Amino acid sequence: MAMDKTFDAKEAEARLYAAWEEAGCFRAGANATDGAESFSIMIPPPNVTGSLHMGHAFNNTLQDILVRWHRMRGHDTLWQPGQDHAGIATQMVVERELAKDSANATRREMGREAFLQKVWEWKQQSGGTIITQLKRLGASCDWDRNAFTMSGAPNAPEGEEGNFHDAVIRVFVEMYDKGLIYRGKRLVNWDPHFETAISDLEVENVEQPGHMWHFKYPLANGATYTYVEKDADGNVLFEEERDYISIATTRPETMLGDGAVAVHPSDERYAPIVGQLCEIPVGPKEHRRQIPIITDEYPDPDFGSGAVKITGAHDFNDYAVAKRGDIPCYRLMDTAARMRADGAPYAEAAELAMAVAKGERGLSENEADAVNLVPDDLRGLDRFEAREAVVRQITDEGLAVMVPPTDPRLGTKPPAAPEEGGEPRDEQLVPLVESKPIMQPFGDRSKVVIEPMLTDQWFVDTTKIVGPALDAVRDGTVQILPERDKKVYFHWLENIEPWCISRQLWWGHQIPVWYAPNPSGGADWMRVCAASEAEALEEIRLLWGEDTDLRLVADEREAAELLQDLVGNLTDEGAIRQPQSPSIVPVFRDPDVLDTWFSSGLWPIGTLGWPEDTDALKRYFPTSVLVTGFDIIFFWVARMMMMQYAVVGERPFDTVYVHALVRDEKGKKMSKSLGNVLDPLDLIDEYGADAVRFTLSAMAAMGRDLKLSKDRIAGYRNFGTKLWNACRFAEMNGVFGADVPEWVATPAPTQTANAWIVGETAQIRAETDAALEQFRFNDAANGLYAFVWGRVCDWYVEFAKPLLDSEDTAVQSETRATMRWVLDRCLLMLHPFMPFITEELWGTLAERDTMLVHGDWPADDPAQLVNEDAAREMSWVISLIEGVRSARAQMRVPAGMHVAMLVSGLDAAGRAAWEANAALISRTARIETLDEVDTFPKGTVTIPVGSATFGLPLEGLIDPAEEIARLEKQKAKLSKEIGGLEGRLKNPKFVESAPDEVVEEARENLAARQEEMTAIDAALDRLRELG
RNA sequence: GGGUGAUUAGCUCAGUGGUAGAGCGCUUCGUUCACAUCGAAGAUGUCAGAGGUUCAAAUCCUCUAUCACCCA
Repeated sequence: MAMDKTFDAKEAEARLYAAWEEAGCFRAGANATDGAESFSIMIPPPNVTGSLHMGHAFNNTLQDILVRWHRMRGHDTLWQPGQDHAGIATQMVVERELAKDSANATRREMGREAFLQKVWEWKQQSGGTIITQLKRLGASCDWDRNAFTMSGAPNAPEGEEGNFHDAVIRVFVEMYDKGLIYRGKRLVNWDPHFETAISDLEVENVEQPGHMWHFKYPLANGATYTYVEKDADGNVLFEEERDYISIATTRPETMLGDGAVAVHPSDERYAPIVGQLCEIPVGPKEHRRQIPIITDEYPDPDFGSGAVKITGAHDFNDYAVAKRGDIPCYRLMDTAARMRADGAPYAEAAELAMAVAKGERGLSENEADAVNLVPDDLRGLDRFEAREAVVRQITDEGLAVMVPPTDPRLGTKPPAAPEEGGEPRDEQLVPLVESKPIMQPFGDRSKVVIEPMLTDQWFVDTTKIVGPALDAVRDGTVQILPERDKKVYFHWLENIEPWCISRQLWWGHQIPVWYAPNPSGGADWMRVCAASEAEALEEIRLLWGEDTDLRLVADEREAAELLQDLVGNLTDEGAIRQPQSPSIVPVFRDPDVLDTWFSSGLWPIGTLGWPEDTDALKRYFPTSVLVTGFDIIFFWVARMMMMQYAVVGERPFDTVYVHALVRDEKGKKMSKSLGNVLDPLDLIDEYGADAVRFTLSAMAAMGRDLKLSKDRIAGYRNFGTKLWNACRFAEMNGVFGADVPEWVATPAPTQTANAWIVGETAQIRAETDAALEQFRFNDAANGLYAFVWGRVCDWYVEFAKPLLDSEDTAVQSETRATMRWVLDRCLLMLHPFMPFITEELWGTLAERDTMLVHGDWPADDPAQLVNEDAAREMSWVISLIEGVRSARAQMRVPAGMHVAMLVSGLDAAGRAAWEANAALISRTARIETLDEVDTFPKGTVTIPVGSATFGLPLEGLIDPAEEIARLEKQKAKLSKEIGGLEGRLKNPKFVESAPDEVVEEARENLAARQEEMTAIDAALDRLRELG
């Protein structure tokens, strides 16, 4: 049965993948030899909502190469797949689905339990998309072990068993008990659309056109000072009596929550007024709030006016200043980022804040949070409406900083001055509003502006667990590649912030903390952290007494109401109760869920069945390699390090291989909004998975972004076709016939070409392994490409043709066996990169004991198999053929014409080489005859090869002038080389200092070049005589 | 503003001190029975610039320029 001319990827890929899966080829430990070392990789879990993008394709191709390589080497291999539950993204997707049909209840209408039901339904229907897609890429994960961060959750349906949920909860409880987790009020990134805290990772900072307003904060009680600006030499540039301090802000609405104005301690301009009070220039006049002018290192004296307003509850930098200076943080917005409408009227709140500013009283965090400093007329407004209102009010009152319309900071083109011919203009001043680009944080899912918000959240006290994570990388226990990414890792961990792990969502691991009234009285709810509701209730019962009626209620509000009914002495809603002796004790669970990263932080142990001491855990943990993108070094890699050490006291992996980004061919980041996204599935449809994979690996130079173009992929698809046809040729020539012995022992062919290619193959095997050991995927891929195409297809197949046609059956069968050995090795070594086409060839060409996926990775030793004599001889043959072809092409000898050839100066080695290879040289270079001569007839084109000179007598066919030009060109090139070599060798310091082998190489090289030069000169002389 | 990296053929990029490379593209020729998703031949470089170290620098050091990314 004749093979097709090309590989039909479309038809074969699904069939081959199904065959692998059916045979269980990817199962943990498949193809492992007895007592083999283990090799394990945890997939970076894609979102359960995710679909395959180029980044996934890249990331998983690299993992698959490593996994297939190790599996073929007989290692006990596991590639653990799975998905994370992607709290916010999944919740959003499901809500959006629900919204498609107006008959559906909304999330809030249906309530938590029912909504989670919907999420699970969605997950079961659509959550497997990415798995199917990874299979199309050829990913050889052990799908039977597919993990999910929410598996085993209390409400999980059938088919979602597993214990990941329990593991996460257990870790929370353990860390809580060890004091590594606490609840506190801190500034977090708040998404006003989803009304939850989000992580830094989920915030995209985007530069947007914005405005910077300049306002006057009048000094209290009409105080004044002399404002002086000096240059670097102390000369006075500007001096003015002022009764205000000038403040610039991009977010005027936050002025309402200012707690202070800060200036740099070294700033002499404001030194006279530090310690005084100034007035926030907005809000009802009769209750204008005053705030202190303080010093702090944060303000940059050279930026704006040098003075900064401090709004601790709505800005991260300000928050730090506020903490340092004990400045109250006043929250201005509600969870949807509308201006607060709760609490006491403004007059009352302002009065309280004034007392604090004057130092007459202090405020606890919670007390400060209860104060609503939004003026009554702005309450309930959207934050952007409030901004407009604030600007308008201040400007109307004349408290905006005014400048002439010519001020360059306005960014508008000023009208021409009168002296330049413009209209005379009155000196009407305008408010200083700079138009400038500002960085704004956006929620990556919601696309709304993120609001720094002071809220109660759960935190991991990262400073307590960061130590081992740092040490492990410092002392090399864990290796990060490329090296430079260590710096990113260190930088982040050395400046680690508390990690906010609570999210105000429903989909996720609900925090295992229950609240009940405190039996010994006291202000706050009593907190009980336990692995289950039953345990929590039991603990509470112990404290309240055996016969207490614990009543589980939905939330804090319900608990408070119940208590109020029972005890009736509650004052503040949401605050504190001190029940005398309730007969029923309400208990409610913390409504928040954990950050998805908290659960993915446990990925290495959680997927292996921890906390049970499973066999998988023993075999595969710590894992071998983590392959991941540089963008999640902090968010995931660092957290896995911290958490694995905190929980099991062990490194999660030996090596982290950090890869770069896949960009479009212009180097732009692929993004939906730019429309430059290449969909890997489209590419697989068009070129086949192998071509896509090979392209990605060939371009995976460590630490460099790769720019992907379709041309490149097409090129590697062609490579597959080339391989296919080399095999097709072999098949047609009986190379894979049943009578051809498969070499098992060390091959030692007699024919030079065979001996040569065997050595070359062993060489590339060693190089491929070395490259893969070092994660140099591009070197491995490019090396194989050059070998298969450039050595095997371009030369060896040609050399083999006359041998296969040989009358001598021993030569013929040796060549068949050699070619089979070589091609099988090509298939084996290419398999991790191009699994489909190689598997198909493997199966098509011969009867095999196993599929290629479980083929034995070669271990040929170049030291044994490289035959130096054969290598030298073949290199002589190749340069002769190339020389002849080049001369023919340039002299325009018709390609098909067989010509006579002459030679002079042929030494013994050359003669032997010719005799051994005459057939193949004649065939590839189209030579009819070879005769030895002392001198060439005129009109001979000469080709120096080693010490011999070959000649093509082409009198009449060639133009002597053209041949002279050709030789002159070669001569010029040679002269340059000879010049360089001579220069070095004449330099005594070179001979003294350079290593011997370098000097020796240069000498040999020079001699060879000089020989060639002599031949060319002789040829030129002859031609000139002729001319 | 801080950090990291990049600058090599028309394009995309390899190249950790010893004769400047690959793929794609381009030009010319070629369908001889593995392959036109092919073959043969060919052209193309101040290795960003300026200094320095070295017998020797694309490679190491310093500075400059430009670009990119990350963090503020």
